[in-house]
Amino acid sequence: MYYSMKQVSEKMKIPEYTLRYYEKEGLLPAIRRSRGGVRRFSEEDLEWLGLVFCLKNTGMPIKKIREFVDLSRRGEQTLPQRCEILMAHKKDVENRIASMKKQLVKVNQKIQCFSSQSKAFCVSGKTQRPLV
Amino acid sequence: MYYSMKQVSEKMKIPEYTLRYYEKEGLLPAIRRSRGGVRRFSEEDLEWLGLVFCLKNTGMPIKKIREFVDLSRRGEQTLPQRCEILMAHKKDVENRIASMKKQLVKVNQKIQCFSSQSKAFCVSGKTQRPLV
DNA sequence: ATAAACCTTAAAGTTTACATGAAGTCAAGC
DNA sequence: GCTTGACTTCATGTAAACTTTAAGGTTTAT
Repeated sequence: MYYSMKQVSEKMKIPEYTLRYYEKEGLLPAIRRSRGGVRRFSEEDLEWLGLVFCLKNTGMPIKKIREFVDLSRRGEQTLPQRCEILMAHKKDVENRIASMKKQLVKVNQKIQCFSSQSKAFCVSGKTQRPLV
Repeated sequence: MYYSMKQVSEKMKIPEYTLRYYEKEGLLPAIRRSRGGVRRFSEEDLEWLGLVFCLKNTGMPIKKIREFVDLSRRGEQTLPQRCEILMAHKKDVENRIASMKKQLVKVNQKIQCFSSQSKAFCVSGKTQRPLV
């Protein structure tokens, strides 16, 4: 029924010390412990972890995630605020994706220019003053 | 014909100390100086800067950019390697974009679930053990 | 019951990418 | 010629997100 630290670490592909770090930083719910103080993760804990990693993987800083988690802890009356955070985050991610795509065009041009070897149109070969 | 530190900083929307930092880290070509040691950026320098920021904005670490710049400095015979770096980077960016998009779906679901207020299907309100 | 494997905390260390401050230099205007 | 303000270097500081280490306690398999 419960998962050990190691199991969670393997399942989530996250080092154990990172999980401990996240717990210490208040990103996780209260994880149950055995008599000896050993962590026992429940299914719900894993689900929560999933959301935390989702936010973290999309670039939300730890601080902001903690803010979100704190709101969750305070119950249903914070749903609107949580919703706002997620929507703002969504926009942020979308903006970053759009920006990335735009910049990728430039990278692609450079690749074209490099592989076609046509130095006449390829500026970067000329950019270093000492050469050319 | 030349741009001062301040002009470049404003044009590129990058703080001056960051430009100095980049130069110190070997990310920039050799910037000309006035007799007094004041930097004078040429058009070519700006073009180079554009590529560097493009790589940096798409998440290439400073170290890798320097590697790329060092290759550029060594002349045309490094074109294939540079091309490889750019192509690998391109793939990396594309992967990150794809991953982001995938995670966005989860965020969106959460937003839906929050705004519809239907606690019956909204897990996160139940995730905190102390509440519910 | 005892070794091996696994878990714990707390604190210090690492990495990346800047950011800031001190102290000095240089060119222009009065 | 003196001040003012922008520029310079160099050294040190900061912030985020881990990562490692030390020293020990717990579980489990034989």
